[in-house]
Amino acid sequence: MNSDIKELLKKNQLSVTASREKILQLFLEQEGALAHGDIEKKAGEKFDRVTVYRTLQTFVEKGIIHTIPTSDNSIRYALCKDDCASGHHHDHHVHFVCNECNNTFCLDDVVTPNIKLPSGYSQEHIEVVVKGVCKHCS
Amino acid sequence: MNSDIKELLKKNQLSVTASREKILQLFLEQEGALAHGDIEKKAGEKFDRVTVYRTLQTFVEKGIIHTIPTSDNSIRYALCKDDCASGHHHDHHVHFVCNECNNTFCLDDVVTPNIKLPSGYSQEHIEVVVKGVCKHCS
DNA sequence: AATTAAAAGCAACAATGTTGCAAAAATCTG
DNA sequence: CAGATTTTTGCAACATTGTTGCTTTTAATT
Repeated sequence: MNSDIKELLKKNQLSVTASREKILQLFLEQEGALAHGDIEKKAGEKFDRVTVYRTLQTFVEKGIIHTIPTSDNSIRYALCKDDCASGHHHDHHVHFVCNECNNTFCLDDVVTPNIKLPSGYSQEHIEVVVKGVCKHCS
Repeated sequence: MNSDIKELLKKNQLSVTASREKILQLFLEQEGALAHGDIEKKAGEKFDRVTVYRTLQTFVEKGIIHTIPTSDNSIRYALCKDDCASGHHHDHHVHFVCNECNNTFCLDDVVTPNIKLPSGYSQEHIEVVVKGVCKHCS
């Protein structure tokens, strides 16, 4: 499974480094999404803050992770499914934020609905975030 | 129209102060949504940063404005329609972010769709943010 | 106009995010 | 595998953003 991580990095033309392995591992062993702060904490004192910022940025660019918008100024990141090509991220699934445990989950099976926009507006991407109580907390 | 602003403040049991009037006015004369930074800039050097923070917080609590989630750590705020009671904000409309002018708009006529969640999940609130090109830029 | 209650401003601080550069590590090549 | 090259990391310094306590000022109340 450690080799899975290496493979994933190589597949994206990224050199295999300790910090990238560690951060990817955090995402893999975590069901929900992670904010930058979570990653710093979970990674312990091992990595510089700057490294975490740059690693997340790189992962987003490569389409390994994607961002989830929030209303509290703490962007969440979650693993992308394999069909995300470099630069061209397309997650058509709904995100769920639990008001109890405050975790964010990707509901991979729930597809974002079609929205009929007023004339003049063109749609390129759609984000749906549902808030409520998750299955673990209910 | 200046008295409209005063009325709105009084209706929400808020004392009428220069900063609240000014910030409310900014929202009224602006079609799109505003981030905290926008407000600081537009208000000039007139108000302390802390005052802006506290005013926005108060307005959200009173249901005068609502937040719009973003993926860039800069929450946007927009005026609520009159049916938002104190504490109980319910905007069932879709938000639109333009990739050209980078403005955020409330599409008041576009209602958020129903989402069928997996069993175990309960829905309390739903946010839909569409990205694309707005009518002014297309 | 005086009293009371609320808000603004200030200062100091904490947290978060950014940039340039030198050191270290990973990849490449013979 | 060892050396050259490229990439990434860590550090330092800084910029921006957000928070808290307290005093002064302003608005509402009587």
